[in-house]
Amino acid sequence: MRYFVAVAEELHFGRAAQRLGMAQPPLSRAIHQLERRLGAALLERTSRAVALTEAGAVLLREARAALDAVEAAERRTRRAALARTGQPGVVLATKAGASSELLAKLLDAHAAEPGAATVDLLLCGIGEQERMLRDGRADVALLHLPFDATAGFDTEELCTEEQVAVLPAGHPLTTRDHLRVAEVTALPDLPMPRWPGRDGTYPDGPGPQARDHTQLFQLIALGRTCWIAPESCRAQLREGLAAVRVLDAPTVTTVIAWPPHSRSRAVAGLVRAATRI
Amino acid sequence: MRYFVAVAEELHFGRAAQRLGMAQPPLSRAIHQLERRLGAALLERTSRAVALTEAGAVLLREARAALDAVEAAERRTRRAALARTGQPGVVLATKAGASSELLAKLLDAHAAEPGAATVDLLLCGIGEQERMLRDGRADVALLHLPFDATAGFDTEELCTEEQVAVLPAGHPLTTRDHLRVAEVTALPDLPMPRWPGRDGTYPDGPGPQARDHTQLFQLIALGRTCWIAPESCRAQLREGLAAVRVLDAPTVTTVIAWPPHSRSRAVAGLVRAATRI
DNA sequence: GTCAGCGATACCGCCCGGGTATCGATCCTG
DNA sequence: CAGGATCGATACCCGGGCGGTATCGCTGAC
Repeated sequence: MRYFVAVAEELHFGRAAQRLGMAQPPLSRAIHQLERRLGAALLERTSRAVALTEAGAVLLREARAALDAVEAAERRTRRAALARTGQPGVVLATKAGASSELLAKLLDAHAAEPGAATVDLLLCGIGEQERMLRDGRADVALLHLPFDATAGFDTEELCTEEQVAVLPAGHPLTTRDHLRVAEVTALPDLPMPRWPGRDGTYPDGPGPQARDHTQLFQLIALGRTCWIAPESCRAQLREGLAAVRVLDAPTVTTVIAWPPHSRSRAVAGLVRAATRI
Repeated sequence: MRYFVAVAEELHFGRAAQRLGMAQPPLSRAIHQLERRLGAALLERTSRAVALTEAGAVLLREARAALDAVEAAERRTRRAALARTGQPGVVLATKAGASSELLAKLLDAHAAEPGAATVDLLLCGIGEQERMLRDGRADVALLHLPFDATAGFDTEELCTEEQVAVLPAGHPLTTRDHLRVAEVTALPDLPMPRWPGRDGTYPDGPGPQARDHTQLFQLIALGRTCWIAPESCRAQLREGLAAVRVLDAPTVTTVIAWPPHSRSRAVAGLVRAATRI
């Protein structure tokens, strides 16, 4: 299945084999065997190109979930074994640089509980929390709706907030009481920034490249771009930045999420602390 | 992992090996290798008994989920491949003999949609729907809260109903307008029936054994037992049965549930039809 | 004290997964 | 239009790992 996912993602047997650290012929054979075992054509191959069939697309999605589940099983077991010798910590995945106030309150509330487990923080890039939770690198995560997918997790809502446009101080729009999304995204002098995708490359476009919030805020202060963010980011605004409410941007809901069959006392304690905030 | 689950369930290497269709020594070795790979003691073995360690319990839970995910991947891929040649059907898992009225309305509403996929019904025993959905034998299911677990599924609420006590016609309690759970379960002349567990054996107790709703209703009509069920079962009441509202029984909510990452058009259509009822 | 039950170990043989060499088809290029 | 480049498929070989049999060591029961 790992083989198939590699081929399906690369759509190229040679590159997939290289990524898997093996030669191309055995990979070809393995995929053929998988197709025979499933009785289904997974890939449409011509001698020049490889494409997914419908069944292949289904398997790609399901196989990713299955591989994540296997990885999670290994990781969680290892952690459970370590926990018995050391302290039973719990890994909390959260977006780096966001909602630091809420996070602080959560950790305080949890630490105040008797017998609270130690909490290890796992700071993730944009949208990485979901995968961390799925493959067992994290036990619990703070997610932000509607950006992150909570499908398949148990969740508890923590807080909801409006969004604001972060602009360079002194920009004409900062005199306004409120804005609309269309006004902010269509500014010809402040094109929206470009974020790296999962593969580390940036999409094409006019905006400047930003890798994290520090860079982003610096770029805004320099008058090169603007951004729409939850209003809790106001606490982090540095000199030279201004925030204006954006009325029609989706409200952001922060939720705490955990795998549905989690039976860990430590996770339950953290969730309980979270609901008490 | 299959090996470990077998051993963890049997707590006996010999029987587990037999169940897996292999000899005991290679099974022992495989578990040892797994323990070395994970760096964790999974089983506490004496020469007379085998017990799970804490890490072993974690792995058992996680491995079951992972194996289900793998099985689901295979099954769904096979079905996707068949669907391309035949008709793209969707498998709906539902409790045998329950909510037939709701089910009929759902199927009608779905059939009325243009381009509706064919729906294959999978009638399950008590609580089996969850597993069917998890391991890919079903694409969508009707579950009944609070009895079935919806953890890890996306759900849409369909209807909520009170519960009634099903009693033999002419029983003294049938003259009452309503009852309490304690009154129904504590009847010395009508002990609650016993249902077979997942392994097919019946728990000990005074009540008669029932395998399905037909047997149950017959036993009630014969004055041997009674039962508490959602009030929609009134439509199925045969001669000799009476139903009385039970005020403090939990209300039953029927939901339609599907795997969270399901992208199938057929499932989406069925859910859409369900929400329109 | 002896025996039965059960998991661990030792050793063996075979199959499967991975490697190299090569083919066949298709598209690009001069 | 021909030749080369690219890429997946095929043929063949090899070694490690998995499963099988035989046996040991421990422990609880009669």
